[in-house]
Amino acid sequence: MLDFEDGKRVRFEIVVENLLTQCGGCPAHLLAFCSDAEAEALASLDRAVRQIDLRKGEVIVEEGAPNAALRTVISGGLRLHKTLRDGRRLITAFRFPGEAVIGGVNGEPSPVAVQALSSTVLCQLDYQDLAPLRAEYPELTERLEALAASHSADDQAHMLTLGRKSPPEKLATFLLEMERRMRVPFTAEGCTSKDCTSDATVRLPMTRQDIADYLGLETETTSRLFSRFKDDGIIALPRPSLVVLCNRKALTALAEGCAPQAV
Amino acid sequence: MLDFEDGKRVRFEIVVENLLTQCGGCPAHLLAFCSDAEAEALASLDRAVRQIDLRKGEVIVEEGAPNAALRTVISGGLRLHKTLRDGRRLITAFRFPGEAVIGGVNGEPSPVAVQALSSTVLCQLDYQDLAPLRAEYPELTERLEALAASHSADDQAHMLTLGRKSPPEKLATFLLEMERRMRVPFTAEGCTSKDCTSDATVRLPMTRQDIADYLGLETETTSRLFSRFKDDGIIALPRPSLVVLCNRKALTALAEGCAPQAV
DNA sequence: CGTTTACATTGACCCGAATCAATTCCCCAA
DNA sequence: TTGGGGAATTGATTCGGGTCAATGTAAACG
Repeated sequence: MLDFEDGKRVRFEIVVENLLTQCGGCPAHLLAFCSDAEAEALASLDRAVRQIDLRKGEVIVEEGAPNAALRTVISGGLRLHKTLRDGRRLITAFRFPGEAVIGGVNGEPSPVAVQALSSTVLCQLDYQDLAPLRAEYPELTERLEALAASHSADDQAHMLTLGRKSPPEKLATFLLEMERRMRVPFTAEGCTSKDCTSDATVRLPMTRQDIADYLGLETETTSRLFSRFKDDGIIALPRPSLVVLCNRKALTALAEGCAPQAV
Repeated sequence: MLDFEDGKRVRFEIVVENLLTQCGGCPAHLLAFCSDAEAEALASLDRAVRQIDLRKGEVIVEEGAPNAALRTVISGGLRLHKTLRDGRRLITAFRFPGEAVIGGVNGEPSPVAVQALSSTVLCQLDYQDLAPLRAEYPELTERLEALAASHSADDQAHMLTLGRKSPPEKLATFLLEMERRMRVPFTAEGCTSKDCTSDATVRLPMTRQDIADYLGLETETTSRLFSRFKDDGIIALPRPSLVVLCNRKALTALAEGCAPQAV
């Protein structure tokens, strides 16, 4: 078993050889929707699936548009967002490699737009093609339900962040969340060991504006908070898109809302 | 077909007579999870279901506790909420008669606590008992997925409200949402026709504190906004728990975020 | 190699919501 | 009908984040 996201465990098991053209060689294979599928089911999935390449900023689903496919990020990243009439935007979620976007099983309009953060590769599976497989392999339905439940829990946690946490608490929550999902496996340059002990370097593949739109803040506030955390020694910033978490205890205390207003 | 919530339509059709002890006589029957079920499926549901009575303030599911049942509100109301270490609370959703709380299909911990707003009657169905029915009646799975998708869309809309709307816009959004879900079928006393034309009276079965915790505001702010809306003639307040929407156009403009900062 | 452009950071100022505090209003029960 | 107590409202004050503005930085392009 391989630890992945908090509370999730991914079966680390080679169920098929690389005979499969797509799924077997998929870099997100061990994390994705299909990772627990049996060899036979996987072979069927392999035939139904198709790969999609997105350029940076490209929109694959518009807000309110029908959206009858299940998509998995293979590389790159996605933002899911809603927009108000006057242009104000809220990013409801990000999706990184191995994570899925559950489209409407029927042709229901998508409540969010789905857009590429950077050059992104997706694995797309139309529900139309998935339906017969689900009849044959009930574990696919279980898998879908587990995904939906996981996303629902994430959404509710994010509501708590948006509605009841102070801006510093929001940023701390975000950084810890990104650490879980985007840990960089190498030690970043620009971060000497004296700067940070037992540190983790996190890559942020989105802009400060994206982070602000995710946390319900303004860009300037977000930037100021990064600076403040850096001054306080809680993080290091070798580059704007690279964060080293130097004081995880302080971040966790902030994120959990321990101190009544520990700004 | 009977219009219910925005975008939802409920089949208005008598599929079974009142032979059924529970479901057939259920006051929420035409709106609830089981409303579209065939007679045969409904009879099976009827045997699996059990009724739960809650006192005001009673907690049926704790935050983080296992929660392997599907519940439907028959009468009364529920709040779903999360709490921070220091006691700050966010209500992620309310549930009113006919609406469901989808528990974890497996024994996953519930991301939210579920609590009765007032004396409340629930219809409870353990997933353990639902599973064999789902194998026999695939439409139950479709129904569950539609419910999950609907809740997901609601949650994402609420994230937009929490993260990007001003306090007056939040309250306007809330009032219109309550109008859709809690319309009172009679004209309330204390509201003469000259006060409000083409009006709708909405009952608010929760406190100002609940509304504040739902919208990410403080009680005092919420109360001030009610007063301001009343002064502006947008609403009437015969009683604190009874709101008359006098100017739906103004409320809608606020809720949709048309004016850049139309406070 | 230099120019362009988008992104990030920092500063100054102001407004509105949080906070603290005091009544007032309902609703319920005796 | 009449208290009693929780809920709601209103007031005064403070301060943090939004807003407007300017500057700095770095990736992208010809």
